[in-house]
Amino acid sequence: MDGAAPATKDILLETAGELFADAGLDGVSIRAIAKKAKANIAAIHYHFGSKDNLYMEVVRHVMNQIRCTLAGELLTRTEEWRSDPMRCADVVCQLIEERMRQFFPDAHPRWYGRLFMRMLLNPTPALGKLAEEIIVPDLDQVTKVFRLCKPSMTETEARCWTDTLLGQLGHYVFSEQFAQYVPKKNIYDSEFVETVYRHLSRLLLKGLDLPLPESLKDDCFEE
Amino acid sequence: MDGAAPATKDILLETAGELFADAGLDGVSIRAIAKKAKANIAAIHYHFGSKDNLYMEVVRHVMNQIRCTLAGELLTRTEEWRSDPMRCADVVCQLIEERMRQFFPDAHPRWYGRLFMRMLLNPTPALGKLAEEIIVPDLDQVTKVFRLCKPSMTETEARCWTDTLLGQLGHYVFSEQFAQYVPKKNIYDSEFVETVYRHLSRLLLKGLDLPLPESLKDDCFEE
DNA sequence: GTCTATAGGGTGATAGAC
DNA sequence: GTCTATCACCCTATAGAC
Repeated sequence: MDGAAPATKDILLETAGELFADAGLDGVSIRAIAKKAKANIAAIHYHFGSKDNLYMEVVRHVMNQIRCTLAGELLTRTEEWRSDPMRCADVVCQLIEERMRQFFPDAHPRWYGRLFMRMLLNPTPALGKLAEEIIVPDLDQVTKVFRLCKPSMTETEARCWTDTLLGQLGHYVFSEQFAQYVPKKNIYDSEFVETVYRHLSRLLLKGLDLPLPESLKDDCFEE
Repeated sequence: MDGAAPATKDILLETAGELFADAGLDGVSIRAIAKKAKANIAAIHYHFGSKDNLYMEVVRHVMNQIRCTLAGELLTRTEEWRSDPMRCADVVCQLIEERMRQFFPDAHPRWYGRLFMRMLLNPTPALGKLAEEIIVPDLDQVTKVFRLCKPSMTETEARCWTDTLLGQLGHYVFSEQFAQYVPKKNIYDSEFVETVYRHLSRLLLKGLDLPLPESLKDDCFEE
């Protein structure tokens, strides 16, 4: 609203986000948020009006930050790739890479993905509307790209591949939260992320009958 | 504890479970549980001691109900299938079917899966220990079966396939909760469940280099 | 914009009658 | 085993001084 807003509001937004991501809307009090942000409880109401509004703003902020827009962009220039299987394969790999950045980020905090998953599990009408504007179109566009890569698929079949991609990545967001209590679980280091990328790429390229790029063939020995 | 316990305790368990599955531990008050179960607030403390204990008992109950034990059983008689690709394919399909019953159940209430996912997102040391005893071994055994089906895989690669299976099914548990606020989302009817089963079967069989059974080939036209 | 003080309501838990 | 009454606590939100 105001042009030169001080940092307090942003600090509150980030702090609240991290806490919400870990414990959910009901699991965090505005007292805890204010304490961690070294701000005052009343400041939250001053800047956001209410706890619910703060949560909504946090979710909106995170949704916009982790948004995946590549599919939409690719659909504006389909003639560049749709008829060439090698380019289709490259397009699919790019989509996987973008989606992985959403959940295994370098650029933004790790808890963004957790908050996103939590938002899915605790929907409200307002959140649903927000998601309908931001997430649903993005996913529909990914599904459309997949269908262009393999036109023989039905809409539902293509959707299954989108769900496979999203499901596996979402699964790791969960597991990471849970892993702290299960000692032997592996850590999500860069090596693991690379393994997941290769797994998803092979899986989708095979499923969409696209050729595997050389870089994915290395350790792909048939039995 | 007592031999001929009346129904009240069980009613409380089921009622609390459904409410916890929808709103989480923090999202439900014991007053709401008592009201819906037509029981008294004090009865909850009498039977379970505390709200946290009630939650633990609910989770333990659900975990035992939706437990997947087929992989463990298959591992006791590997010589019957491991050397025959067709039988390996059958084994994999059986594992998918069992796992789908866990999330798209006919036998038990739909909210079991939701509670399970919520438990993963809100871990506590006690829940972690419980999961370590029940879930982790089951999943390890599934991974072991996959490795026997395709011995050239590393442990981590095999784990990725387990995660693919679990992730996709978990993803639908989420989406179902969220779908009520996103009008155009499809309903999870039996036709959809069948589509998902075929999708996962093809995906895993292809990935594990196993033959596709006739029943999965019908609409599998190559482009 | 920031802070203190406080209102007003919901929470989990318990004591004690039946 | 079940119920009522009640306690002590924590919560969100707001009023008003600075």
